[in-house]
Amino acid sequence: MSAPTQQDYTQNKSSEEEIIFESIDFFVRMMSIMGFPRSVGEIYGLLYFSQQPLSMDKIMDKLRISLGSASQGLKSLRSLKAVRTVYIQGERKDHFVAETEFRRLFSNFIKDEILPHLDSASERISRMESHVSRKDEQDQEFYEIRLEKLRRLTKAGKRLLPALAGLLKL
Amino acid sequence: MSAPTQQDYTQNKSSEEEIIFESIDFFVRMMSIMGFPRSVGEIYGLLYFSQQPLSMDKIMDKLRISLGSASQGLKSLRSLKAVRTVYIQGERKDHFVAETEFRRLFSNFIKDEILPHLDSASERISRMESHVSRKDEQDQEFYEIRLEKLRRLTKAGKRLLPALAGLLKL
DNA sequence: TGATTTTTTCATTTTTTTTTGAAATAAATG
DNA sequence: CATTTATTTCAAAAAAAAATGAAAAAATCA
Repeated sequence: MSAPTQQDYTQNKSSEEEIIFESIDFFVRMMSIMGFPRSVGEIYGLLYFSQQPLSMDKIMDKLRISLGSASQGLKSLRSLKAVRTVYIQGERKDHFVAETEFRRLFSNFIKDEILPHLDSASERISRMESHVSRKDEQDQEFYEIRLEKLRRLTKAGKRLLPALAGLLKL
Repeated sequence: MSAPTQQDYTQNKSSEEEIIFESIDFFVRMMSIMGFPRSVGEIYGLLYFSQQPLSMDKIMDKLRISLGSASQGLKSLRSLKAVRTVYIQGERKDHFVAETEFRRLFSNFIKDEILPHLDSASERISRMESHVSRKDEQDQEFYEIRLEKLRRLTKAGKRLLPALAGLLKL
C-alpha cells in the first residue's frame, strides 16, 4: 500500500496522455504476443505517438521504469529495428524515435526469432530419420508418414513466414 | 541430488525412444513459440509419434509430469483440437491420440489466441480516434497518420492470419 | 588527459508463470 | 446405490522471466 502519487490524483489526462496510454496498451499486447516483455511494448508504445524524439531518461520518467529496463528494452527494439536514434543539436544523450514501418519490424522479428528455430528443427528431423531407418518395415511406414508431415511443416514455415511480412504492404 | 533412476542408467535408448525424445524437443520449442508451457509441448510430442493411444497415467509416467500438468495440458491440447480421445475396448480411462493435421491446429490457434487481440485492438483504436479529434489541426495530422497505420495493421492482420493457416496445405 | 555524463552490464530482488499433489468432483462398475 | 476408479480443480511450492539499481564501461567534453 504505497502513498498515492501525483499521477493517481490526476483525474483528467490530457488527450495526448490518453492517446499514449492507449498506444502503450496496444503495443504491450502486440509485443507480448511476439514474446517480448512488457517494458519493451511500453517503450515502443510511448515512442510511437511521440512527436519529439525522447532520451532514455525521459522514457524512464514517463514510464516509471528502471534504468536497466530502459536500456535493455531499447536494445531489443534497436536490434529489431523498431526504434532508431536521431541526432539532436547540442544534446549529449541519445534520442529515440519509433520506426513506424511495421513491415520491416515483422520481417526482422521473423528473421531473428522464428527462422532460427525452423533451422534447428530441420536438423532435428534429420536425426529422427536416422533412427527411423533402424526400425522394421511396418513401423517404418508409420514413422515415415509422421516425419514427412514435419518436413512439410518446416518447409512451409520457411517459405510462408518471410512471405507474410512481404504481404504487409501497409 | 536425487537418487539416479532407471532411466538415467539406460545408456542406449531404443530408436523409438530416440525418436520420441527428438519429437518432444521439437514440439516443446514449437509450442513455446506459440506461448504454451513446456508440459503441453511434451505431451503433444509424445503423442505425435505414439502408435498406440495413451491414457493420462501412461503420459504422466513416460514424461514424469504431475497429474495436474497432464490434466491441464491435455485440456489445452483438446481445446486447440491438437489431440482427441479415442474409445478403447473395455478400457475405462480416456485414451489420447495426436491430431496430425497442422493446418487445423494453427487455424485454431489463430482463432483462439490471436484474433481476439486484434478485435480488442480495433476498439482501442476507436478510443484513440475520439481523443485525436480534440487536438489542434497541426497535431491532428501527426496523430492521424500514425493512427491510420495502426488501422491498416489490424486490418491486414485480420485478413492475413486466417489466410495463412489456409495456405498450409501440407 | 582527466573529469563528467551517459549507457551497458549483471547480481539481486520482485513478479509472473508453471508445476505439483491433495482434495473435490465426476464417471463407471458390480 | 455404494464403491472404486478416473479426472478436474486449485492452493501452495517451485521454477522461470522480468525489473531493479549499483557498479563497470564507454562516450563526450573542456
